[in-house]
Amino acid sequence: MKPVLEPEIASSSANSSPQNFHALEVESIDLFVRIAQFIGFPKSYGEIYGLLFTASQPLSLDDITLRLNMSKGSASQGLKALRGVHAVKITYVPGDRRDRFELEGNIRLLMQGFVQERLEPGIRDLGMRIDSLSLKVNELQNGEKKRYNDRLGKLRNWHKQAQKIMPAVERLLGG
Amino acid sequence: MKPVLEPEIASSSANSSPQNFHALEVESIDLFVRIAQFIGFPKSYGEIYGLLFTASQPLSLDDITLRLNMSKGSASQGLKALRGVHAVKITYVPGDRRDRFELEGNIRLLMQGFVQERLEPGIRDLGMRIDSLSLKVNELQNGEKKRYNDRLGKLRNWHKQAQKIMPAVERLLGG
DNA sequence: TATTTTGTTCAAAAAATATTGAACAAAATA
DNA sequence: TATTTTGTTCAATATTTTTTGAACAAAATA
Repeated sequence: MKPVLEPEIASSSANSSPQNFHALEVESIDLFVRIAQFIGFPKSYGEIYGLLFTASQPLSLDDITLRLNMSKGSASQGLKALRGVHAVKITYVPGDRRDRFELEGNIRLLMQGFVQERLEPGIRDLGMRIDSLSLKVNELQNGEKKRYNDRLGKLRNWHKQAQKIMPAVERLLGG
Repeated sequence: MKPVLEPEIASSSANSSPQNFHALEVESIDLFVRIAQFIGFPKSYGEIYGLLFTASQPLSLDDITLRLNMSKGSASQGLKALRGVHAVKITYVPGDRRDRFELEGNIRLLMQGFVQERLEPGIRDLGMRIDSLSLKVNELQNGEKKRYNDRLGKLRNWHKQAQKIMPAVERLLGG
C-alpha cells in the first residue's frame, strides 16, 4: 500500500523543497524543532511532531521517513519517545495493516509528559543529593559546619520552593 | 604567588582522589554538575560552581584549573558564563594581583539568571514563531484553515499560560 | 623599556549525543 | 508453511557540543 501523503496545497507561494513541503509545513516543523530543543529533545523528535501537527490524517512510519527524509530507526525511536510522553498516539485505521500515528488531542499532554517525566524526577534527584550532602556536613567540626550549612541552607530553600511550584507549573501548563 | 588551596580537612574518611579532594567536595561538585546539566550548562560550569561552593575563600583562576584539572580556557569561559548569570562574582583581595572568584551570596541568583536569560527569551521566541504561523494560516482556504486553527489555538493557549506562570516561577525560585 | 604574570580567544581535538542502516522478530498474507 | 510487510534494536557513523592549548593582549613589575 502506498504511503499516505498530504495533498499539495495549490498556492503561488507553494514551497518546492526536495520534500515538496508547503511553506506552512516548513514553518510548523521549524517551530516544533525549537520546542524540542528547548526541552532537551533531539531535533528529530520535533520534526516528527511538527509534521504530525500539520497532517490532516494519521501518518504511517513510512510517510514520516519519506516526508522527513529520516531513517526508519530514527522515526521509530522518535515516535516511541513521543508516545512515552503522551504527545503522540497510535490510531487504528481500517484497512491499513500499518500503525498510524497522530498527535494526542491536547498539546498540553506534551508538556505534562515533559514536566512529569523530566522536570519532577530531576528535582527529586537533586533533593536526595542535597539531603545526602546535609547529612555528611553534620559530621564536620563546628567552623566548617557552619560555613557549609549557610550555603546548604540557601540551596535547600531553593529546592523546597522549586518543589512547591511544581504542581502549579503542571496545572497551568497542563490545564 | 602560589595558588590558594583549601586546607585538607582532618578526617578518617578523607578522600584521596588524585586532586586531594575531601569526600564532601566531591559530592558537592557532583551535585552542581547535575544541576548544570539539568539547566543545560556544560558540566565544567557545574564543577567550577561546586568547587566555589565548598571554598572557604575566593579562588583564583589558577586554583580552579589546578584543583579541577581543567584547562585555563575552560575555566575562563566557565567563569565568564557564570558571571553572566550572576552566579559568580570577582572579589578584590588586597595583595593579590589576580582575580579572585566566589559565589554570589544568593543561590537564587543562579536560578534567576537562568530564568531570565534562557527560559524567558526562549518562551518569547516561541511566541513570535506562533504568531507568524498564525498569520500564514489565516491565508489558507476555509477547511485547511479550520484544522490548523484548532491545533494552533491549543498551542497559543499553552504559550499564554507559560508566559503567565513565568513571573511566579521567577518570584519563587528567586525569592 | 623589557619581562613576567594574568586572563581571553578561538581553531583544533576530544567527548558526548543523535542518526543511520542492517539484522532481527513479530505479525499478516499467500 | 514460506513469503512479505512492518516495526524495533543496536553497533557503527555522523553531527554537535565541549574542552583544550597555544597565540595573543593587557596590565603589573623589574
